Amino acid sequence: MEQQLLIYNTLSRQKELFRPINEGHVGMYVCGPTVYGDAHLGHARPAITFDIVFRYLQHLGYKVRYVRNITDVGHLEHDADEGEDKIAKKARLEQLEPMEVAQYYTNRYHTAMERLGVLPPSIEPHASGHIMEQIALVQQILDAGYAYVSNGSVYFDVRKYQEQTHKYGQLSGRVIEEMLATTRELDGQEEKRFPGDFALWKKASPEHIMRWPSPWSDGFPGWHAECTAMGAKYLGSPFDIHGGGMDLVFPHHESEIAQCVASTGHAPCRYWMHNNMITINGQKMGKSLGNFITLDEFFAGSHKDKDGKEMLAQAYSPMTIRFFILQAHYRSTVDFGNEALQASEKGFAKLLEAYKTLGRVAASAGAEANPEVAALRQKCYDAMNDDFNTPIVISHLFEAARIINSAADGKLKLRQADIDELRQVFDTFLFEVMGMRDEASEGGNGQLVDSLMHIILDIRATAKANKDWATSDKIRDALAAAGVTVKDGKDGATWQL
RNA sequence: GGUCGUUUGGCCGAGGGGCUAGGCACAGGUCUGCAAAACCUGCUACUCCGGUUCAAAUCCGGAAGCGACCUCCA
Repeated sequence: MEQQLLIYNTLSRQKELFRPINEGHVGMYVCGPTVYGDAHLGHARPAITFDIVFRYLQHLGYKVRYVRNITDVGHLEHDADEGEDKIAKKARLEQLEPMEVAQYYTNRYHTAMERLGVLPPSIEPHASGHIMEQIALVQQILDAGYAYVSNGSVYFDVRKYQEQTHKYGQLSGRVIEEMLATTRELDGQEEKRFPGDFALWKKASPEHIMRWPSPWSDGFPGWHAECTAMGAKYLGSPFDIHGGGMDLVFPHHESEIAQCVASTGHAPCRYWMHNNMITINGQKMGKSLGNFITLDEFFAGSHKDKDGKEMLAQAYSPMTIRFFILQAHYRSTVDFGNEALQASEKGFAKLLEAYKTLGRVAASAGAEANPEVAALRQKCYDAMNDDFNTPIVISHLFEAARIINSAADGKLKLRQADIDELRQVFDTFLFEVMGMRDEASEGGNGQLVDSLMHIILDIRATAKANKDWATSDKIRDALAAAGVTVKDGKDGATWQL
């Protein structure tokens, strides 16, 4: 079935029909993490957002090459006077090799992403491994006349680019003149011809550990260069989709466009996608606000705010966080609060239970085709096709859960074909496309637990049959204390962790 | 300060000119030895002030709150 996928393109500020450059293939580049600290909630959002895009495009039958970089060079500490490389600074503090730090946090990032159900990208290039490509890019821009060398550093000539292409600001909607009116005084500005110019190559100061030789100086690439160079290397130019957080629109992505246009004459990609940001209890997340929560802290359920007060009421599993993020559309902000997270935890458990219940629903001979079931699959596709509207997909799955539970209660009759269809819709949308998984049933002892529970519930059923309420309640209470909920139904008891 | 975006019921969130998602919470009911679960029912909202329209949460203008970005921070 051919699906008409609409994607909101930041460039045009509207939804556009998705058409790949090469039929059947999609190239997607997403800005990945800077590996100088533990992954936090801000990393989970884009990773999950574009994991959905990756999964859904594959589901539609596209062969997708998904490139997500690891930034391990060249980014300067925000509040550092000397413009010291972030990773180098951290390394000095911890007495480690810079690459050791990068590797350590890269590993931890991978672990956190795996737990969140984020598929690994097709290629995960490191900026440090592509210095040559970045130097070549800088040279191309110099050759094209859109850059100049100043004191060993190379800067992009924004004014000239603007005069010749009138494209600077096309993505972010910014007007150069306006920007400059509000420009602040910053270090290093005197090397530039124009305050709006940005670095393509930066000469390293003596204390700067991470440095590479180049035709202009020992230094490191400018902060927009890696994405332009690696995107073109692995996806060609132009490619289909470029993604990242909304905070990257300017200057990062704007500058990527400029670098690409200056060096090749055309834009880097066709569709720009940006996920919105995350807030915590209505506040933006920031170190200074003391609400900078790492993913591991979420998983463990422990985070003290700046007053030493515990902010998390409980631990939240990776799947709870994933489901919560998917319950909001990726272009909206999403607010993390205990009440909201608990709602997601329960909601997701309800869907999983309904899916399991489906296995116990018996087909009714002679039942009519259920019109709601018949419409379900396409409604889910329609929601996904409308710019990946996962909250709507989830709302349809809740409707499906209601149908399943009604059937299990005997209040609704389903024919076998509808039961099969319900199972397939859950398999497709909840598990395959949205990447949710049943954490409780993982861990390897599932079979054993199943049989043990079967034995226990069998004993309890016998007790109940004998009206031995003391024994049956003792079993139920003891199981509850161990974290297992017993649920009595018409056809015997079931259990849930 | 500038540019852009956003503001939905107790909480989270879709939608986006008339038909008013979904989840959680809460209340009542059915079922059950009791409880839980499940099902049924109720709670029906769109920041404020103007305007356009037969009709506005939805469009336009203004105000306020919140957020992102504003040059070396992905």
